[in-house]
Amino acid sequence: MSGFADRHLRALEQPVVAAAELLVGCTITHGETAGIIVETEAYHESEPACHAFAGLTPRTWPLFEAPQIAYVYRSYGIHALLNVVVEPAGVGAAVLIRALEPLAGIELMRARRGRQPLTDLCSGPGKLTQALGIGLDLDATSLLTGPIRLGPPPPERPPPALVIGPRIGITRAIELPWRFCAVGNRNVSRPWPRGLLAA
DNA sequence: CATGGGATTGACT
DNA sequence: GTCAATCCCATGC
Repeated sequence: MSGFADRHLRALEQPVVAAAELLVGCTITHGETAGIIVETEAYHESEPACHAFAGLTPRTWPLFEAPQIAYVYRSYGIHALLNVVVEPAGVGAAVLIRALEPLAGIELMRARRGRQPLTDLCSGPGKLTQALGIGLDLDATSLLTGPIRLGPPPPERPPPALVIGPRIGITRAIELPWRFCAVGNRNVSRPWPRGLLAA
């Protein structure tokens, strides 16, 4: 075993911030549809932006399970957001999957999204769950043996360089640089202005 | 039991 | 740039 073949498995064993970094480049598959993860964010029970900050509740209990399961919750009453639960059982932590590069089942994604442009199919946490057909019914299901599969990066697509920055759309703990994006990928939810990518 | 606030998106000015 | 849609649930009375 060499290279990044087991990158997705290693990610599940890491502290949440390292896991968020390692998951960029890995694949998510649901039915006929699949994509490469191009944007993630880390959430940990120790900081108030994380749902687990409130403790063990009927909504947050999957966050405290052992790694390798999904945490799917409803956002703004409308969208389903997909997270990868990590860290040992008893610790509430997860990686939010914020954007994918479409890889398979693109016509089905277009039908589900009601939009044609490739970069409008999975370029946001609510968009990608709609494109892949992931709903709240898949909350707490295994990402290794369940309907949603987390896989390694495709051999022809090694993991990309990352841009690191603050998380999006939150009001607390906004200072933490826990967002990881594939450099230059046009499927990220909020691209940077050109020039901000220097270095 | 009532209230309020989102880890968002799409439409519109 | 602004704003409504829409629902789960944490919080507080």
